[in-house]
Amino acid sequence: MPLQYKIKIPKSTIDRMPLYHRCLSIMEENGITETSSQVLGLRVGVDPSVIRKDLAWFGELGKRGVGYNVPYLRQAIAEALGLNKDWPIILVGAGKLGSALADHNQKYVKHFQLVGIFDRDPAKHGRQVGGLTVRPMEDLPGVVKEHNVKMAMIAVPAKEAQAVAHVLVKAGIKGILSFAPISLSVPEDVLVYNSDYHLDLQRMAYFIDNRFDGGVG
Amino acid sequence: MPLQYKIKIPKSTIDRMPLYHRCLSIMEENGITETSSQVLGLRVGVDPSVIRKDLAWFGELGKRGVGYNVPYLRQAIAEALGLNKDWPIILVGAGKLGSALADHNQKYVKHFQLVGIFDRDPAKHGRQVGGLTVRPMEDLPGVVKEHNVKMAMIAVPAKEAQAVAHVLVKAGIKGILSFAPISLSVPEDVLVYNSDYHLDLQRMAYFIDNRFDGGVG
DNA sequence: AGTTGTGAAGGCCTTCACAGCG
DNA sequence: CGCTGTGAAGGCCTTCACAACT
Repeated sequence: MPLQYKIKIPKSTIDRMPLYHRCLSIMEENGITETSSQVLGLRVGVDPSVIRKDLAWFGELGKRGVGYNVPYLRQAIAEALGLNKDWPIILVGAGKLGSALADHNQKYVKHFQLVGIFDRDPAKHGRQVGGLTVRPMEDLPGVVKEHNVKMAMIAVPAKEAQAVAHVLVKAGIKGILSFAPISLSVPEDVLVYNSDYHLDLQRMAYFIDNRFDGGVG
Repeated sequence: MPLQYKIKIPKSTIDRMPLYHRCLSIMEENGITETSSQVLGLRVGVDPSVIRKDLAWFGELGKRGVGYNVPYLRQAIAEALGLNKDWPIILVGAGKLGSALADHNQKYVKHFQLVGIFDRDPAKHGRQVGGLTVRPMEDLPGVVKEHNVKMAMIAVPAKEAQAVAHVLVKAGIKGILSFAPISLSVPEDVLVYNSDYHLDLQRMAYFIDNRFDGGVG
């Protein structure tokens, strides 16, 4: 639909775009209307020329000699990332982490709306978590179909995660954000992102022991 | 102390090493004693030649024509990453997310031992979270000094995170794992990693809308 | 025969420098 | 004059192909 003809945008660019978007949202809330690649770069910790190259993939979004209009740029990025529609998501696992995620999601996360929470454990069924009722796994495919859900979060113990992933794939989920500390195996057309702070602790440990530089945006 | 003379190892290699370590730990628990770059690659979703190149930075850890000895390799990686010592860590923020982290950390995370939990809110002081007592922020510098803490986790609202980061830096912390959805500004010699699943949701959203390929290990 | 370790080739991304515009 | 947008240069990492070794 956009003007661009499906040119392949670098993965690293896509990795940074949400950072820009978040920063611009904050600026917008604070009433800042104009910015530059330099200011933005300082705030997100990215080199200005990288930012300009990144944004260039999506068109000429700034004005030479002037800079970028904050609301316009934020909107353009939201468009590029597909954030202007609402994404229904589901969560599997209503334990401590799952509950914290659900609560947090309801409060702070826009455009990714939880439409279902599921757990294998019958004792948890019927509980209210993050404004939703925990339901049995059997209900999952129906909810996915009904809301046309494409993304799911997994917050179950490591040993159950792969089985849950299978259920999700079978239900038609195309993106999985896993909080379980294992590598999931899924078909090629399904995306898996892992959120595992333990791995980050280990990486930090290395860089602290071997101080060159480092850090992550 | 190791043989190597502080050669700069690619950041991407270090990013993957904890993945290998985790996979090898699981294999070791399951009594698997031998493996190969191919098998390991399948399990962690990384190309075998990448794995061999990565491991080569740390010496000749395998046997040609045979493969790798699982416990030996795991141990070598642990050594390389600095995981053979215990890393005392602290946590700031005893809300829902902080509590979930503390509980999880106590149960599952080895070698990163929580030695202090802090919160600004007096109402939370004295509470038991993850086997520790929540303490006021004033106690933080003392605990850092006493245990020689180098790493900290931040699980406070976005608006408080930068202030907390300042306190941590002042106390001598060298690595911060932040769960707050902002970019922290810290001195050059302090590492910041962000764990923000919201950004991952946005990245996934893009790749689902524009399916080329993608995914993250 | 089979798998590692590694130099060379290739590709992707960042850095640089400046042309292009406001 | 200032900042963006962008081609060219450079660097880092991955991919490839194979020699080295068990």
